[in-house]
Amino acid sequence: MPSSPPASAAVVSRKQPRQARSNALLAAVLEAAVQVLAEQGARRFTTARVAERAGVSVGSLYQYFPNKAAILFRLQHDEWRRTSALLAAILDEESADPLVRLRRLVHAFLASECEEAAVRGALNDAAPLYRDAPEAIAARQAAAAIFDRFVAAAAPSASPDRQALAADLIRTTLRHVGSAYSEVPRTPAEIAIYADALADMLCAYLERLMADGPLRL
Amino acid sequence: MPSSPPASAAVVSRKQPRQARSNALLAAVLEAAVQVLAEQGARRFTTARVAERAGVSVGSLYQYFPNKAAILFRLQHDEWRRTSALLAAILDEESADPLVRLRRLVHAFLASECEEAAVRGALNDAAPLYRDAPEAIAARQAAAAIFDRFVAAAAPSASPDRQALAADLIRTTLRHVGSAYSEVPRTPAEIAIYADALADMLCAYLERLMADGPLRL
Amino acid sequence: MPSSPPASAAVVSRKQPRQARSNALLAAVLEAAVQVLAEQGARRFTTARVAERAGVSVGSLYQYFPNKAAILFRLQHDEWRRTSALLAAILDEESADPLVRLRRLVHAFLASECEEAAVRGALNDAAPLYRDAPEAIAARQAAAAIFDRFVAAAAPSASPDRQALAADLIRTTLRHVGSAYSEVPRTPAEIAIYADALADMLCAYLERLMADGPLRL
Amino acid sequence: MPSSPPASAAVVSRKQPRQARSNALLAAVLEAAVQVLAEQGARRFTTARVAERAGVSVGSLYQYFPNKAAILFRLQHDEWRRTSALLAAILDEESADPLVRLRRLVHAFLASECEEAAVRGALNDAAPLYRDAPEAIAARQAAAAIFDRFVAAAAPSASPDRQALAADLIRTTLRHVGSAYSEVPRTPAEIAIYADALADMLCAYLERLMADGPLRL
DNA sequence: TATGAATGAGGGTTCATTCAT
DNA sequence: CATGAATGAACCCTCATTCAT
Repeated sequence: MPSSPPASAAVVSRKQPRQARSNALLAAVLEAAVQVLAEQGARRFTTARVAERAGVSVGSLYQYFPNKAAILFRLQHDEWRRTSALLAAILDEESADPLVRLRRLVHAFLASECEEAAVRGALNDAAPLYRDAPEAIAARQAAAAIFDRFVAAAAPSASPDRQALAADLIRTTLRHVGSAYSEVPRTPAEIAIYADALADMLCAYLERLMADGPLRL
Repeated sequence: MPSSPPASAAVVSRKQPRQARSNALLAAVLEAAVQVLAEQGARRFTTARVAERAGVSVGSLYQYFPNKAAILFRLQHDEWRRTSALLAAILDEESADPLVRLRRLVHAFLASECEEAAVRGALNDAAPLYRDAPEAIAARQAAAAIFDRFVAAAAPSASPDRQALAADLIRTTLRHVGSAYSEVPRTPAEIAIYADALADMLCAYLERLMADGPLRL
Repeated sequence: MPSSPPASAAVVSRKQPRQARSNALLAAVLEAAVQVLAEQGARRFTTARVAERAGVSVGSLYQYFPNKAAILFRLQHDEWRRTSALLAAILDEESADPLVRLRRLVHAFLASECEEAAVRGALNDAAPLYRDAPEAIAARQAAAAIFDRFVAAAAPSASPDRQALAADLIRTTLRHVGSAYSEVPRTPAEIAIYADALADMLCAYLERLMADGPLRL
Repeated sequence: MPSSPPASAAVVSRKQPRQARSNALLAAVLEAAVQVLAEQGARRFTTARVAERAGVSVGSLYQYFPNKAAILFRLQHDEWRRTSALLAAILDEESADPLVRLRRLVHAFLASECEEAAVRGALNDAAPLYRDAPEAIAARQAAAAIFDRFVAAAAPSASPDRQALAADLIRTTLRHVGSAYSEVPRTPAEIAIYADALADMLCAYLERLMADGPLRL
């Protein structure tokens, strides 16, 4: 019998479909979910609508996702995977100057945030549904590790505590300022200007950390 | 959340109660709303629940608020008023050094965000319901003006464009990083440490703006 | 009647059920709707009551009808279909004298109106809910066409304008006088007497139209 | 305690206000009721809205009308009084030929129906609320008497039964065809044409009654 | 006498989820 | 495996009427 989820229901996929058909179905559902989210918003994101758009029955949908939140989480998760790859690719490129890498990162990240802003916005609105799932927390920690590495390497003289704090702050700022910025449609030129300002801020902070490293705290 | 409001419904209060009784009722409703939000979260925030908690009938509730979103907006608005007062009090105090003022602000703001974090979080989750109301937009613009003034005074040599950009960035960062930070309960000591780091970042940025003002861009 | 529909909502069925079970459900809903309407009147005709009487959940009801008005419209529409068939069968029978046909029609129509008078009355009361739906308008036009044909054939010498006007008037009179007459229970004998009087009136009018056709207007 | 009326509640005014103030209030309420009905329709006709529009409290409104239906009934009643006066003035004018009087009546009646069509339509929609009140029935009987007199005088040779039947039919036709016709806005020219057709029909019927009077039935 | 705040049952509609087919 | 009809609790909101002030 129906009604809302018990708030802490599992949010992971029910199975790893090994067959081609299943994969196609899963892809169709995710694709449909993105479309529904982008076109109708979080409030009109319903399992029935997703299933219909995917050309699939609700029943099938529930074979691959234990509940509605799981679909949203999966979307977010894929999104995070792509973003993590982006972050790692730029921040781990040890041949370039850390400040240059950070600036590059900001530009790339902001541009990426502003693509598909509609879906991201709707995902944010739906965040309460999946935010506290253990998988979501794990995903955030993985992203955090990349920043930890980067800051530790860029400002080796700072204490580990300060490094961690700075990494957290930079990551948090990037994530939330980026998300807020992409709520409104932006042109590439606008994005570049804003990214430069944001990079200015983060670089100024990182430079200071590199400079006075061992002295303070 | 079924049965959505017509999306663009008014969100302002229905009447200005002139009688003591009415004021009491209104206060009871707002108080109840805060409690329901904090204890049950945005998804379980229903007009019926608020009315019951307030010891009032739904009908009465609807005499003071045209719809559910209006209650949330009112909560958020009161919140913004308090925060704006805080911002203005600190940033406009011209006798102190801008960097000192900014650092103070960060500390005060973060502390304030972490109080009643539960309500704030739930309000954020409910934001889609009131976010686009004209009153909400106006409130945000008022807050923006305070930062504009501060940055313009602190870095007068920067071009107006850069001033505006920096003000926006500082405000956005404060708001969203603060909001994200307060999602989890924090001790005053933790808050102070985080606030110092955030202030370091914002101050480093402001210093740079003060320094290279007229040259760049 | 609180919580009105958005005034221009669709009023057609949601799906054409292809399965036996679905047909049974739909029939049960319509049957229940008739009973609720007849026994409780238009004001107490609620989706919940219909669903309960049909032994079905409200949700199921809403799978077949997009809103309450659609149920009423469907009832009315079925009714119109039956009536149109009746009209066409009698009026199009070209072997009989037009005046005879018209008199027969009046008798048949009045008798039919007086059956299930309770439902018809309630449907009339509920008319504001579906009256302006495009489907309702189309149905009325279809009925109008039958009268147009009949009058044109019976009084070919009258100008097309007069023919159309007379057809409209005859149809309108039949419809509304019949509807008013059936508001109160009547015996077959009473009906026959009233039908004769009404037929006298309509026939007198039609005869005059046949007689002075091309001369006037 | 609230909720709908017990369906058979009294529908007459609570008192005959003898003071000027009361009369003014009553007039204001009725005037407001007309406006609300015309502007917002039957479904949005609420006591609160009427009171507000009248610049009066709901409480006061309920001092003069026992319930909502009573307001509507009063409106309808006033309407009927005006219409009855019109009918009597025309039909009782014994110097003119009955057929001429009847034709005049149709024109006058249709024109009057088409004025304030909005209010009349809304009143019709609201008819279930007051239709069965004893006062409403009495009012209809008074109107009926006028037609009875007219037909009896015009076709004295017809049997009393036929006279009564014809009077009823003419009155019913006039009333319901007129009401249906006025549902849509019409120009004076259109009204005149339709009135002529309707008068043709009624006169043809009356002439026949006058002619074959004593013979039939 | 006038007021209008308060009531709360009732209304229409949605949607996550299940399970017989 | 897939389907999609069925469920029904829950939601937001309205409004006729009362009664303390």
